[in-house]
Amino acid sequence: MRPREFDHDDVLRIAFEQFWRKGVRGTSLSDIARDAGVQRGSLYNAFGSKEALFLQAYERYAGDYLLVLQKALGAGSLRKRLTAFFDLTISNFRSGSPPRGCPTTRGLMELGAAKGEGLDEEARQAFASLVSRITALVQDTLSAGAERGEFSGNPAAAALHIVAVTRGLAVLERAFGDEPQLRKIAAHTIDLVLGKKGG
Amino acid sequence: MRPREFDHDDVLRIAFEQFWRKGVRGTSLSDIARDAGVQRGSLYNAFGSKEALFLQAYERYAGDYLLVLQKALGAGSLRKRLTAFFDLTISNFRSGSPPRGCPTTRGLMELGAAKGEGLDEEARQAFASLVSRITALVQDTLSAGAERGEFSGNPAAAALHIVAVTRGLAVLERAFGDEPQLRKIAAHTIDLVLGKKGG
DNA sequence: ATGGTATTTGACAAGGTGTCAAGAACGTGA
DNA sequence: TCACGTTCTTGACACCTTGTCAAATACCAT
Repeated sequence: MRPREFDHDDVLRIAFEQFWRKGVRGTSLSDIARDAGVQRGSLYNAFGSKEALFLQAYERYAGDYLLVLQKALGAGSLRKRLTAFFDLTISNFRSGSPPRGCPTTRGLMELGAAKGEGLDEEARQAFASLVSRITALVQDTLSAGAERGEFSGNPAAAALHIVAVTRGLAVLERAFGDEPQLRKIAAHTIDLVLGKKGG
Repeated sequence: MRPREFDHDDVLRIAFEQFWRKGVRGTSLSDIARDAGVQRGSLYNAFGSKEALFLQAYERYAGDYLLVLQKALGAGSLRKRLTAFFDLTISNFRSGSPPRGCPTTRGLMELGAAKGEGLDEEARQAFASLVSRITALVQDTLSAGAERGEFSGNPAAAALHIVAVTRGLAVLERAFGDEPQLRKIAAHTIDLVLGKKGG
């Protein structure tokens, strides 16, 4: 039948770039269509709705991001791993110019708007899923560290705490845009979890 | 001088209720006008723009909220004070049905949208200001606690850490809606900052 | 009472989402 | 080779949003 005139993945990348930069509600399908060189109607035909397009684009991002995190959490001492984890997290928030913030956190906060507009339950699950998987990754890292005597404490509680702090960093990034501050909080958190100096 | 047919503060309260519940972008001035029994044009005449209306409504909320926090942080042992602080914070996120989340965090994440739509620099400052004032409050509480020997550590760093965690709680609330989880993280944070059992 | 002034009201423009019918383009079967 | 059928594309439409403006209105003050 008639072939698409655009590349599915290209559109997903272009769309996510805009969603990330301007937020979901702040990005119109006209913006994306213009950037992608596609008619707006073709996007509706291919994806169904703005939210469906966002979801596909976000899943792409989430998969890529998880892989990168997994790599960062997989080498060196526990302290090094956690440091790499926070570094990556903060770099992610601060990427772009101006910095784009955390897409997951931003998306999460756009939930529950008026009917029709805004993200709904399906999007919430996608965001929650990434947060859960990151938490599991951190928890596994802590558990492994505990076995090697680098950490004593409850891995599950500590992982949740660490992930909560990263979500807080995403918020403070939007409030103050103060990257050194974010890194200080990260270092402080690692000290708190691992014990001030040892680890 | 024709007098206003509506009460300025009533509109502010009604508007903030909706902004809080549905987000700024998710709330239309038509919604507010209907709820307040006012013509949409009158709102523009009185407030200038949706964002200006939101800012006034938010400042009201911020002032009230700070007073409540101040009270909660002012009595009992340091541990009691911090517990009350987290309790209040979480209760605030979980108020309403369905829970409305944290208005500051939600607003912060709606920043930087497309031109025209969305919140801008002035709103960012309002959000940042509340976060800063809360941080100062917590820091003062920690300093006072330190003088009484209830806390040893850097009050500024610890306050920033605590506030970062509360911002993270606001995000996790949206992701999972799991209030016990939030309270666990809060308790864990207090233990971490004050030392597992003492304090 | 009457003029001046601020508020209200309704129409408008510009731009957003989503729908739909009609036109266009290609793969496939004859 | 050709025509059919299926899919994609395109443009018009309905309905929503924000924000502006002129005209009508209602009150205070003189």
